[in-house]
Amino acid sequence: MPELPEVEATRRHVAPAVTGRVIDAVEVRRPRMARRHARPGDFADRVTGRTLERLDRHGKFLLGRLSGDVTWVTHLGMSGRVSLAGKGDPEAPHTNVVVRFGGATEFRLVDPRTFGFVAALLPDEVAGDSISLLGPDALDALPRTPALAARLAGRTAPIKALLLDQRFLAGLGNIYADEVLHRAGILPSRPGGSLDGGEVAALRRSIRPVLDAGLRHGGTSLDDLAYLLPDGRAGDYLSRLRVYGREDRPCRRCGTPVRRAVLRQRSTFWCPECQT
DNA sequence: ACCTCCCTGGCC
DNA sequence: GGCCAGGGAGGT
Repeated sequence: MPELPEVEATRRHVAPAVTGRVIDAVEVRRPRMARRHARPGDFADRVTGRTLERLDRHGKFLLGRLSGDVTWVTHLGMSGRVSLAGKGDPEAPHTNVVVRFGGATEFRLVDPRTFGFVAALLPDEVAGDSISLLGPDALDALPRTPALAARLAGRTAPIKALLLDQRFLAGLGNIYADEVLHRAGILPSRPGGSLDGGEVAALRRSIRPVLDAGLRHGGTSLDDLAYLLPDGRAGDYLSRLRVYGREDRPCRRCGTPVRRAVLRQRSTFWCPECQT
């Protein structure tokens, strides 16, 4: 599913194709995809005719800076992906939003489960939006160990729940949170505040390598192929996962069968030998 | 801090 | 026919 590496891989494909170009047509075919607006038509009205000046990312949110100080927000939810195509190219099922640039290139948001969304925010709306509550980006603004330790101090929630909380740290989802904790040797259920200095350091230095590896492999396309790169290729980080989705199969580090439990309504995978 | 809901394809 | 996957929003 789309987490930070998948969104960043998407951004890197999309940005060169559309930066500096003008949005000349928008179709929102599933009104739900624009549900942050009072009227779904507001999205098209606000972005049409504007130039995409840059395409940024914060956590799992794609943030387009449009001329006239409008912020185009795209979130892929859990089944969303972007398809970059030419006008008239065959469309994938569930192409729910189409943003056309310069009469040709199309940014298509394909999302069967419609947990993703698009929005266009005016300057005075940005501060009140959830994007303003996001914590530091896990890749671009990862706090140093002392700052991370300070943020964890006194927290009783399981460390995995904190890693999934986008206000604590922005970008990790269920797959990469489990992978990071395995690399760091920390049990997902450990209260955040119970990590000692060495463990916080291990956690901190586990985040970037895991995200970088995911990004290098084009992200994690699961067997359902819901997530694909914008050119239609699958990311192959699935084959490198050490614990996620591997219940009862051997830990890739020590061979002990991987365990699974539900934590905060989410499947959680860990190695009982490597993680303490 | 925690729970429920949203949504649909795929699988049992 | 029913359950499962889960990111984020909203409620308690």
